[in-house]
Amino acid sequence: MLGSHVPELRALELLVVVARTGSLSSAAAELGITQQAASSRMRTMEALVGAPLLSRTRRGSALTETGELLVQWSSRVLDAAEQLDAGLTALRQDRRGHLAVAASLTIAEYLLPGWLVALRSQQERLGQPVTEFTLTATNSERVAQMVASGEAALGFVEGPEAPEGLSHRLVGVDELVVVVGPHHPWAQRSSRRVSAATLAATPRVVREAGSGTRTVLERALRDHPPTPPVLELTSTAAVRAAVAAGAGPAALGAHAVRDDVATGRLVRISVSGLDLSRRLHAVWTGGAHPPAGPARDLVAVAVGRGR
Amino acid sequence: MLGSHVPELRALELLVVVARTGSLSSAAAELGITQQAASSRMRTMEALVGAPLLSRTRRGSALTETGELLVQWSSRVLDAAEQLDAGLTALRQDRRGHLAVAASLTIAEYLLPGWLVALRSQQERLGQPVTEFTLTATNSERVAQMVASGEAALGFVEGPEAPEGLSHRLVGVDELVVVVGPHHPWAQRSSRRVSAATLAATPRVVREAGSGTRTVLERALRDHPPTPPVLELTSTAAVRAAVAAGAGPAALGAHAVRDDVATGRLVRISVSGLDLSRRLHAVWTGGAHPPAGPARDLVAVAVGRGR
DNA sequence: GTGTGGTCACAAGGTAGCCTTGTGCCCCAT
DNA sequence: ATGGGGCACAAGGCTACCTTGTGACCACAC
Repeated sequence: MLGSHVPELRALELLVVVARTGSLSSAAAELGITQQAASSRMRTMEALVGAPLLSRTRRGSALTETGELLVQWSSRVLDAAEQLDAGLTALRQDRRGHLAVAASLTIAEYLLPGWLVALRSQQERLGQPVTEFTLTATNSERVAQMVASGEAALGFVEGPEAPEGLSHRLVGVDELVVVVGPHHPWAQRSSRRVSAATLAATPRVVREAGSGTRTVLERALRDHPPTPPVLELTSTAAVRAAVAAGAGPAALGAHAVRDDVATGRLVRISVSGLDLSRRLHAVWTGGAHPPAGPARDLVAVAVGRGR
Repeated sequence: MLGSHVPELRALELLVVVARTGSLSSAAAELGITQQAASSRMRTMEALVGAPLLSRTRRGSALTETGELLVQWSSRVLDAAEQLDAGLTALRQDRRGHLAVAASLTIAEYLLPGWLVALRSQQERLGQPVTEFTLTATNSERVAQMVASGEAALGFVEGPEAPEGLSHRLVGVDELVVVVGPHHPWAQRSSRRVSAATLAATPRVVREAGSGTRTVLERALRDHPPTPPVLELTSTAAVRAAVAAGAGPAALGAHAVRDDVATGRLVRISVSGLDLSRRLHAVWTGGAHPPAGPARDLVAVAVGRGR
């Protein structure tokens, strides 16, 4: 939970823009507010933080050391916010006149926003018009349908193989990892390792039948007798919460649990002799290469950042 | 720059808490506001986003598909905000009764907040009291002084070697990378590679003399005749901005430019035959191991995440 | 059937924060 | 000397948010 001393996004953004432009006035102009509003907002933030962030001179404002640190930390927050913005914009677009992209949930949640931001930044850099996207997030099977039927011009799917009947290109690999809550017995082992047989015999927290995540694990464990799940949930977030609370082990995408593992909310367990990697493919119809233009550019961005 | 449809941090936090608790009421209680305020804040956010985020039932609220996506994107924003919070809290602490940590700028900006969050999360998990920190961010030389004089109980420094006279432990490696703006001629080469001699002969954007970043590069290029810098700036942020604007190449910490490289604001250039890695060390006085308690725990966290 | 607890929505009222307009001052460059 | 850029202070208005109070609905227990 967030403390009460954290400024809101707009305040952080103001600070970063001031750092870039060198003055409150120009930052205010860039953000479309008056200089006085910017000045006031900045003073509010300084009171919140409890330290001066700018050293104001007659010819602009420079950052203090504290301001310098806060700018760096803010940049990371704002980068994430920019990805959120890109994703949201793609969700919201009117369906006409835009590139329609369909993506599996994992890709839409963890990778696509970054690709959209990178592509936009690249288009701006090269002076190209910025593409607007329509995003549909659904399961891999439905993504393939949408691309085949023309509902989407480009799709991103996950799974052991690319779907048949569509052109495709490998854009990355998402490894599935097994996680447990920090209090789980497996997390107390120094090795943090179990055998595939042990995992297969343990009731797990799983996504609903048909989800790509679940399919990959069941296929990898197909030589072992199946065990009924302890809990079946319809969203990745719910699975993460249940596992963190100690419900049992689960297999989730490495991207999906990266932050939780880093902060200790989840603990990663190695499983001996189990291949849980799944491939991420871009798919489209019509030719060996994606249609020229934004679709091809987006695939190129994804390939460049997928590794 | 952020669009006008991005909710503020408090609204994103509400959504994530609702996703975890399953109801608006309990989320409101956890955040210390009334149920009505939470309901209203949520409706405001739904209007902003332009789509329903919750499906409200008589026994709680579940996420819609859009809500599910937004929760994932928000989590990343909030994780970054939590690191900002941890860093800010460490900066703000009263100087008595807390663990005093001094860190070089690079470490304080890019790594330490994550360590603080991880340590706090670990302490909460194990039921230990949560340590409060005092953070001083300065250059490596001064960090070593502070630890030697007892001003700080623990320090983190960067440089080719650990300072003499202090106990130390390697906690990670930060590679220095050479970057140019996206329009720079080097960025147009398909190889994106130059020789060390070319780099040495090119006027660069540099930090002020004495900074760890500058020292590492000059030492690596010591066999080549020195070239006066095109621009000398006192902060990493200023160097990044100058390089992005096309002022010339610069060498910066890989952590510092990771986001910029990912979004295309900066382009990374390989330099043949140049070792630009620098080691990150924890330093303390008194014994072979850091003093037991939070200092030792923090070093352990840093070692665990440094690789 | 009825009470109880839990959920969410609607309405009214107050407060506080934020933004704009207007103004003054200072310094530097021309 | 003068204009322009930059920041702060003050006043006023509006908006957004939060709280209190209320109602409706549903599940479950008795």
